[in-house]
Amino acid sequence: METEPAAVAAVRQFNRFYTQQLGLLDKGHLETPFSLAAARVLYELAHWTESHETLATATDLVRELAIDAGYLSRILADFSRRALIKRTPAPHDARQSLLRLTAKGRATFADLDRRASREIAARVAPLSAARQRRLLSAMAIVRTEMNRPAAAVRAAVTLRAPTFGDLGWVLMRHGELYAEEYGLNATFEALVARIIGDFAGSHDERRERLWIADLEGERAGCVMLVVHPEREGVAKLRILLVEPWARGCGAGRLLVDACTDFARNAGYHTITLWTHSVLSSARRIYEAAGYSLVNEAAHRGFGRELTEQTWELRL
Amino acid sequence: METEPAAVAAVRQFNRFYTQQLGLLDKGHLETPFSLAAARVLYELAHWTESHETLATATDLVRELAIDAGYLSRILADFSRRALIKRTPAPHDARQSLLRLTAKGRATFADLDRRASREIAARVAPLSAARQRRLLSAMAIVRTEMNRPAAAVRAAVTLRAPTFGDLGWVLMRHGELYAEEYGLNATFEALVARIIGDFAGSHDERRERLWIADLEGERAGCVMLVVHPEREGVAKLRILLVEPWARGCGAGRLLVDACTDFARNAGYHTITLWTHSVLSSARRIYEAAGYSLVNEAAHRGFGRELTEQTWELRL
DNA sequence: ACGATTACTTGACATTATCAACCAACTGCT
DNA sequence: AGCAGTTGGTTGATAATGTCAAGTAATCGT
Repeated sequence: METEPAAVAAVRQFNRFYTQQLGLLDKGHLETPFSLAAARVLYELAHWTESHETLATATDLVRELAIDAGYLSRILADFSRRALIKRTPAPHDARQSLLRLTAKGRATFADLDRRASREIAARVAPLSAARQRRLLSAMAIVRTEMNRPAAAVRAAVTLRAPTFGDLGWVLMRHGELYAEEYGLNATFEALVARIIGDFAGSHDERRERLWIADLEGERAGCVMLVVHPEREGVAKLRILLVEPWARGCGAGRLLVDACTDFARNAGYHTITLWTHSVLSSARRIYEAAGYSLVNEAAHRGFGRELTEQTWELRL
Repeated sequence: METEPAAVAAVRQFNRFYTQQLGLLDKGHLETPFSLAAARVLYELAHWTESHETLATATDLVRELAIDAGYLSRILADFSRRALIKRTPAPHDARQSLLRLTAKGRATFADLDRRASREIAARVAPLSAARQRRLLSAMAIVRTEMNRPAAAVRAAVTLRAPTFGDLGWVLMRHGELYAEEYGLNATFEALVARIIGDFAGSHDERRERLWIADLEGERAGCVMLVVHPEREGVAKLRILLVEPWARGCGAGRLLVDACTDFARNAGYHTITLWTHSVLSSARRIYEAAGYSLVNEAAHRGFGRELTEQTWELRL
């Protein structure tokens, strides 16, 4: 994948910015007798059992915090001296000790935690609730994208019925994406707007549906199945879209299959769809789902020369 | 403003996450003879003239980087010894020196910079272009929201004509926002969908318009002005919306005024609008823009009991 | 049983950062 | 001009933080 130098610069700028933010916040640590490393160790100990069955050992912490073993040893010795932790010999390995916060340790952490929260709260409080939400969802995106691979995400796509805002989202992303990727003009967006408007106005839930693909709470794609206006027993698959960032997760396949299943149960004998040859990724999905190309022709519209295609699936 | 404890927790979690990210990246610094502080100083010196007319002084750097003056003094002495910077006495104040990178200093920084970029590039490269964009826009949001007050933003709202995706955005945000804030159901969204669909289908650009309010590149609100279907010379103001996070920036006022100006020039003699009493922030905008309430009645629709209102402005 | 590995500790040390004292230069005021 | 007070910068002393390598005891693998 090509990386924009501008993107790298922007990420670095963000890193500098956030370093500074964190630096300002860490002022808080200075009022406590804990170094940043010590505070992280304390945090880890306080939260260890939430995500692990066993108690933490020193090695666990070294691995988790990427901290020097010797340094950690001293930190733990200090904690021990101050009676914040208690070390009990590990049952199966006399070299290790299991680390457990004492009541005093928990209280100390709780205090530290409260200070940190107050600091953040003061920072976040001036923002309206809406801005807070905006901030949090942006942070969630940064985390998922910075967090190494997109591979683990693979299985997480689910389909759901549309809810508030989804109709608009479908229209928005069609408008943006087709302009950007294929250079289609506003007449395409207007077409989608009409489709959306018609669907919103009225549709028979037993015969017509819109699905939204959801990937970890974010809209990742959509498809609509509606009655063919002229052909009896035929359904039309329309406005299939998968977000570029969500491609390769099987969302397209899932959406098209949902249409097939639903159409079969609703008593249709055929699904037909109209598309353009430039949409090559969609083509692969249709082929994989068993559709066959029944017609192809030149089509002038949406601001450029296109080849329109009709695909059909017999159920 | 009420702060959600959950929001605080989420921000702190993000901070921990990003600390770790930055920690991993800073591994890069270990291969160079610069501490993080030294690297920041070097960066600041290399970029100083971009944003300032004069050369940097030590005090400037102390202020900018929130670093101890003594510590900085040593860092600069070290730089000087290694011939990375040259100090020239400040013309107007013999205590200060003006700091300037030497050619060697610039080369050293360029090398450091290249290393850092390579590191980030390696991190960002696995992401598709679309995911990179997603990441960058999320980072931009985090920055604007974390960056102290929203006050400086005040003047930055501008209006523009809709472009790709804007119609969908208008629909999406109406659907989401009115459900969330006022509990309106999907019939409201369907109404907006029809309005959008009609507008997209065809409209006379000389008499009908849609404006998008833009706040630093983000959609912050919208309004539409269309011909009244029954009353000659009357325009209808519709789907006025200001993002909650952008409220108080004058976007609403700007949008309504744009309608007034445009309507006047287009030869309308009256603007009318239909709204509901629950939308109290909109009410203030209409009042301020000179509209007067001409009719009020109970209205059953959108899934709850409402009081509908008609407002008019004579031009 | 025994060399290799692992878990942890310790000593020695380097680096990084902070604090306070200090000086020289400048500013504002009488 | 003279002086108090401030600013810009430096320096010494020292604390805090982090790193490296050697060392010990327990455990593992064969």
